[in-house]
Parts: sequence; C-alpha cells; structure tokens
Amino acid sequence: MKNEDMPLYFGLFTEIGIIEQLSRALFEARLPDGFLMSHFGVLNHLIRVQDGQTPLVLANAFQVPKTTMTHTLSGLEKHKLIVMTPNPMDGRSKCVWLTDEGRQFRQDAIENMGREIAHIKDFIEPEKVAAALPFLTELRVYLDKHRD
Amino acid sequence: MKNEDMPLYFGLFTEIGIIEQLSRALFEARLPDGFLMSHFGVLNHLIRVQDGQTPLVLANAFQVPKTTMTHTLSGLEKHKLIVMTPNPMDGRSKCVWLTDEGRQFRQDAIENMGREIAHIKDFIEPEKVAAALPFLTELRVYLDKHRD
DNA sequence: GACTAGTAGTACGATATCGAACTACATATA
DNA sequence: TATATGTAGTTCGATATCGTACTACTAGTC
Repeated sequence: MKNEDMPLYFGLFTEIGIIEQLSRALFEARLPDGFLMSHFGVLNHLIRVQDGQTPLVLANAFQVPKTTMTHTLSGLEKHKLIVMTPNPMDGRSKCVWLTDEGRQFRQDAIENMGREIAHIKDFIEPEKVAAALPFLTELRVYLDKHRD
Repeated sequence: MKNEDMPLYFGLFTEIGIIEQLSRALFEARLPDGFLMSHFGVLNHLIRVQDGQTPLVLANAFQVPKTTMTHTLSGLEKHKLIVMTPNPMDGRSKCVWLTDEGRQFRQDAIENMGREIAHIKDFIEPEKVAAALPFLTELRVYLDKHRD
C-alpha cells in the first residue's frame, strides 16, 4: 500500500479509540457507583431486542468472551437487576430475564445519559451524526466479518 | 431534547465502541505475545512527537490515570524498549527515552499493522476515511474539552 | 530559612477482561 | 442404546485498569 495512506488509517483508529475512552468515562459517570457500561449495555440490549436470551447469545452480541459475560451477568444478578432461569430448550443453558428493578435501572440510566447527549447535541448536530453513521457502520461490518 | 434523536447518538457511540474493540483485537494480534496497544501507543507517540517526555505528560496525552501509565512504562522498561532517566529539571520526575530495540519494535509493529490496513483499504477507501475524519476529530475535541 | 500547599511518581487493593481447562449436557453416528 | 464429539456455562489464573494513599520533591509565603 502507499505509505502515505497509513497515517490516515492510523488516525482514524486513534480518534475512534479516544472517543470510545472519553464517551465511556462520560456515561459511566452517570451510572450508580460500581456499575459499568457493560452492565448498562446488557440491560439495554435485553429491552431493545428481547429478554430471555442465553449468556452465549449475549456474549456474541457484545463480542466479548463468554467468561466476561458470565462475570457481567453475575454482577447484574447480585444486584437483582436480572434473574437467570434454566433454559427449557437446553439443559446446559440459561435464560436471562430482566427484573422490574432492572427495567427501572435502565430507565434511570437512559434519562441521565440523555442529559449528557443533550449537551453534546448543542455542538454536534444530529445531521452530522446521521451523515457519519453509514461509514462507521460499514467499517464495523467489515471488521466484524473479517475477524478470525 | 427530542426523544427521537436519542437512538441516533446512542447508535453512534455503540458503533464506535464496537469498532474500537474489533480494531484493537485486530492490531494486538499483530504484536508479539504479551504486548498491547497501550505499549505500542507509547512507543509510537515517543517517535511521532518526541522522546524524553515525562510519564505524566504521556498519561495526559493518552488520557489514562498516571498509575496506568506507570504500569505500561514498567512493562516497556522490563523489555528494554525504553529507559527512564531522572529529570534534570525536576527531582520528582523522570524522562522516558526510546532504546534502539524500542524503535525497532515500533518499526516492526508498524509494518505488521500496515498489512492489516492494506486489507481494510480494499473495502474502506481512503477517500471515505478522509471524509469521515473531520467529524470524528470534532467529536473527540468536544468530548476532550468537556470532560471534568 | 521555615512552613504550607501542591505535584510527580509509586505501592497497593479492587475489579474488569480474557484464555485455558473443566463439568454437565446435547447431538451425531453406529 | 452406546460411544464420540461438540457446546453452554463456570472456575481459575494472569494481567490491565484505575482510585486511594503515600513518599519525595517543588514552589510560594512569611
């Protein structure tokens, strides 16, 4: 490849890395102490998609090792934000269900983060975000397809 | 804020989070065993900007706590990729210098990652990257300015 | 110079991530 | 049905990250 393109791509991934770090810190500061984006992400996913999913399906959805998902789920379970039941379809497996507390937690988090996003919106207009998203989605799909 | 914009911004940060995760895994797989992007990042920064910088300056540059930078630097030092000397300007402080091995390590890493980028380039054209970068930079600058 | 407040780096503890190995169950094949 | 292979989830160990507290030094004020 032409060497002159390297800094362009490095710059792309550098910016994305920094944005990820800063935005995660920003949103985690809006969660109760001891909770991380990984916890919120699971609760949010269970509402957006469907609860009753298995830990492995969740691990694949978030592209983390299943051991990491076990850990995240145990934290949520300890705080009674989810419950896990045996999977009637598969004796090895479990189903993850939201509790009322879990739904409330997610609702509160959404509202708190919404306030952050309202600030961002004053400087980064929705039109710009909408214009940039297709590229990011394309890049994500490419990386997802070509991972080992 | 209008509720209808929330998913747009959530989607933005979700995509960025996934891209960060996938790209980090991709590039780390190209580093020798036991090394992470944090190690490469420091070496790369020391060459791109200047070596002789202090650990605190590096921690600020990468926006990580100084304890994290201490840990990263100790790993690099153990492998003799950097050396740390007392800072003649400040008795509390140190200066971080690249060794020849450190320069070579960075050079090799750049070449290996370059091969990954060459693949990406076949699907994600440089023109698209260049078109998307200003938005990402703007977002990063905003988040950086507005963190506590 | 003595005292106070502030800063650079580190030590330590808590916890998140993740790979390897294990257990229990499922599925395929004979 | 018996056996072999594969899969879901957990346990365990290693290490990265990060907050708190500490030490050594600096800088500002008297």
